[in-house]
Amino acid sequence: MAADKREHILTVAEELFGDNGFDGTSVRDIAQKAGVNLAMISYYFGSKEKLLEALIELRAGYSFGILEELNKDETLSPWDKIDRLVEFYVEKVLNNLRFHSIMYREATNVRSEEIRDRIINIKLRNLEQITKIIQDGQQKKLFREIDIPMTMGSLMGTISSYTQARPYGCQVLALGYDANDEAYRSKLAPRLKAHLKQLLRAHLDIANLGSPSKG
Amino acid sequence: MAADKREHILTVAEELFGDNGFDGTSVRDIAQKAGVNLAMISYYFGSKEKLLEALIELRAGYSFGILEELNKDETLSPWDKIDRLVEFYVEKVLNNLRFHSIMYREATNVRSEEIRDRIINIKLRNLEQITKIIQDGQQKKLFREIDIPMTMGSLMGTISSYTQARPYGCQVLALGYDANDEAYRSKLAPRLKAHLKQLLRAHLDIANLGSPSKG
DNA sequence: CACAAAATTAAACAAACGTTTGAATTAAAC
DNA sequence: GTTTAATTCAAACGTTTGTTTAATTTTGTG
Repeated sequence: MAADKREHILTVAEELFGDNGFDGTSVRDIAQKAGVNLAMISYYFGSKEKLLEALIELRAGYSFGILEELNKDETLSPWDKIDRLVEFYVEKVLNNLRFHSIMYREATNVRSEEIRDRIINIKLRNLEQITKIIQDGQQKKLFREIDIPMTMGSLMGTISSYTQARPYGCQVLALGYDANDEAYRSKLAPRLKAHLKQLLRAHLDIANLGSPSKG
Repeated sequence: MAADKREHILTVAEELFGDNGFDGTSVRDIAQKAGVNLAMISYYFGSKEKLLEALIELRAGYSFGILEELNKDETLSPWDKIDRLVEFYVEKVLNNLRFHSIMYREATNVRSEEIRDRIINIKLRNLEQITKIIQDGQQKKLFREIDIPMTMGSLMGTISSYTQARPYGCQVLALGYDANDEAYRSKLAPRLKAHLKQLLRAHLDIANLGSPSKG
């Protein structure tokens, strides 16, 4: 009973924080939308700040296991792994639009140094796994030398640029301004995947050395 | 006198909005840091919301002229234009870190539909100019077929991923956690430029057709 | 200097904020 | 069935919020 309600509050908070930001959401907003008494939020979480931390704790960090698994999988070629990587991140972000917004907008500003360090460490560990995947491709003479952390930024940044600037994204995708999550997701996901695979293939392929024919 | 003080308030507001968000900044914060009386903000701008709109009005939209100029320049090859594009955007964003944060975090949530539409239109017009540059390269058989809006997302998103997640960026760049703006900028700018030029060259080059040697 | 307009101020406003209280209700344990 | 603990509630707490007021000072003009 208690666990259900606790999680329900977190789900509602995720939606509101994602849409209106942490400072743009009041505890009363959350209580009303969740249909619980105002005092229950302090009762369960202690404070608004700790509610955010509980939310991050609940949602963050599950990607590491999957990346580690992908890294260790010896049945997949490095090229296959890059494709899987793209699919994994596009799906992950697009299926957690609100939470991703929170992480992107507020996580760095979270007052708790503990949470902030946790987020940085998660990102660094993910980067580590991806570094291994790419280095494996380089050792097998498939991938060329690239700036791996910047490439990781291109992967995540491309996705984020369309999840954060949604009204613009709707225009580009020829969707109505008020397209719902599902409509946006189903139009954006294949487009992002195709682009990112093409982009990373060209970027990584060892055949693509030397500068282009200057014309 | 009045114009000076008005602009000074806007500059201070930009800094605070950029660091703490719109909802995370009070008009009293702005007044205190700007050294002006609280009532002056209503006096000059009418409201906090209109102050944000005045800030966006002041800073946004100057990039269009530069892109148009770049587009029309016939002394530069399409490849040169791509390099210029990268340099332009990296410099522009890194020299306006706070304002870029505001645009990225809050602009889509601005209550004023007018401002929101203005921002979308600016982005669409910029996209139009860049589309022309790339199509020119395609007609000259230098560039291959790509998804231009998604590529634009990769360009802007890569930069944003390192301006928005700064503590993580400091780690990647081997900077202290508390690196100041200038230190961050001077380490990040050349790294971003080099990566994005390499990335876009590989992505655009017509020589890079076909899928990589699956291994 | 005199006068009107603009700029600045301290103080106050009502509303919204996060949080706490203490009593009332429900659930669990024996 | 009684007792104890966990949960829920309306109400209130003290701050902080954005904005306005009305008086005062400064500035520009004839």
